[in-house]
Amino acid sequence: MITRMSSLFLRTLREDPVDAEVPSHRLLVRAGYVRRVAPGGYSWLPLGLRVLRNIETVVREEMDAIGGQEIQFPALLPREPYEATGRWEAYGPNLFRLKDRKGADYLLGPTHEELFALTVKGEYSSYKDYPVILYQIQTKYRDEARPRAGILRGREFVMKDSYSFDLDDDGLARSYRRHRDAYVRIFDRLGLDYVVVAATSGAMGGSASEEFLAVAGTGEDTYVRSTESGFAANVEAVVTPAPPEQPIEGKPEAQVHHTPNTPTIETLVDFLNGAGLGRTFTAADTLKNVLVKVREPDEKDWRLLAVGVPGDREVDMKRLEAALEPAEVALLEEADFTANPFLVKGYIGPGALAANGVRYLVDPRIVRGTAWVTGADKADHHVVDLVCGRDFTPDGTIEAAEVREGDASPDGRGTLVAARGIEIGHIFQLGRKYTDAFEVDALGPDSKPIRITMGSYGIGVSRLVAAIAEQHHDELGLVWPRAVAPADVHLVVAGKDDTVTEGGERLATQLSERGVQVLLDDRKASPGVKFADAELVGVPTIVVVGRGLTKGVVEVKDRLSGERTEIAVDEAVDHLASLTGR
RNA sequence: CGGGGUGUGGCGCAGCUUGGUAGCGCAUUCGCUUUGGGAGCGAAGGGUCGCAGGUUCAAAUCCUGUCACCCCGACCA
Repeated sequence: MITRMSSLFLRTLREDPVDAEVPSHRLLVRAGYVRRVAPGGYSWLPLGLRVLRNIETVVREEMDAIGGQEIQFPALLPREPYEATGRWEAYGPNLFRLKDRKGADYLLGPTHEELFALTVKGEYSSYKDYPVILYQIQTKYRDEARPRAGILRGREFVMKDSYSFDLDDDGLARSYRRHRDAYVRIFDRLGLDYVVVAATSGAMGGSASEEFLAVAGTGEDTYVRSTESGFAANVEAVVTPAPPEQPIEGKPEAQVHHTPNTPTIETLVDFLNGAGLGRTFTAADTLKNVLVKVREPDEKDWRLLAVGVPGDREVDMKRLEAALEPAEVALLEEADFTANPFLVKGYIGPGALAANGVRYLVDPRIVRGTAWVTGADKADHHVVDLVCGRDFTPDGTIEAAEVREGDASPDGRGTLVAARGIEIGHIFQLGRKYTDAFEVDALGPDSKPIRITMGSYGIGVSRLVAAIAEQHHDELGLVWPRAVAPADVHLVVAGKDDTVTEGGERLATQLSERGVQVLLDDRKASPGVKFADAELVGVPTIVVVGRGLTKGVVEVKDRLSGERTEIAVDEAVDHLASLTGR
């Protein structure tokens, strides 16, 4: 196929769009792949749509290869199924809700677990029908609080979501494994540099879950990996290794000290070290108690929760929220302190919490037998040597403390380093949350019903266009991997005389006949403009037909390396066909 | 929702402090020249200055209100 730039619906921009920050956004707009039409909403112009379709093709091929069957649901969905699973409420303001003319509630699908579960229930009823994998490539809608970075995070996006239905946990594990393997093949074929990390399951519910993150400094997700082992996890999913418990016998008595003007950990540590207690304290010896309020999805009232972390660490709100999911979490306001006078700001200790029935969860490092400096529940007083298991007993542990580079890896091998990534895929072993809601059963060989277990697996297809662009570009423009490029070769006709234009046309035709997709720059523009556009557009192979033609050669330039080679015109077709794998 | 910023031809911006003819670059159209790195000369078209109200002889400019968008943080493919 030949695409002529003289008639292609494409306009490149010489300057960067002012509102684009990240490279993918800047270049996709500049190179004429996408245009913004609304906050978080982009139209796909011809070149962009080709890249999107190429990615879809890779995804389809690999999904079909694991036995997935493609179907498609509407994006416009009725309320009832989501009401049944509680997600009409649980999804919160991120759900696009609308009413039809009769006032009936609808939503624009953010993800389709309910519909898949209902559809399988409607069609299948015997154990002989299972397992089954269904998927769709569909436009999804989420009313993001703040769309950003172009198509990296929109309110409308294309997602591949697939769902596995199995009779038992082993089957689910197999389906999960097949998806995981398929995802590895997909992202490898797309030329991505990515990591697979342990993840939390978030709003979907369910247990085992891993995320695929494209490595990119502009990514929104922070993950850590071990310097020694293969361990990698989203910070939200890092499990803190607990130190061994210590004997309580022989620990000094807890003592309350008057500690004036010590509202912060830093001032407290300084004071203690100047108080002549015969030892030195660090922030890690203190126990910081942070108060938050928590509201369960189907409750109206907020409940207090105290979180205890070592004083040298901040509470990471993202980790805290992930740990309490699906409940909402908020910091206390002044009014909350007024309503609960036993909370002495800056001096909150386990004593008052226990006395007033406040749920108290602590970092896993706070184990039985460890001694802490913490608030004594009255202003300007702290207690030293408060021993866990003797002087206070938390209600449990929670992963809320920040994860830092240099922390020990949870698997005991090496320390953690942090990096950023773009979430491009997420796989879950959902279990029976949705099949329970809809009573999706198969009749077993003993005529008894078997509750089906589900897996859910997503790929951000449109986001992949941006993720690939983030990893494959340079200062001149985009540099697409061959599997997704909008054409196989970009043929620049550099010159206006008839031999050159005819030579370009002839080569384009011959290439096209060999199945090579050609983007032919047959415009009347000057060579400089054409070269610059070719580099911006990012087709991996650029062919220049120009002055060399009188010597019987054309120039073949590799977009990635910049390397140029002269090829005899007669051999150009064979050379390019093999180069592009056609 | 909190913080910061911007609304002026298709795109990028100046003009606003100190009210008085709406301007520049790119793009577009026509003519001539030019053709291996975003060409030159000449000519031309195109803007309710986000919206509403107010002040004034006169408002892009001053005042009030309002809307929208972008960027940074809290949410997620």
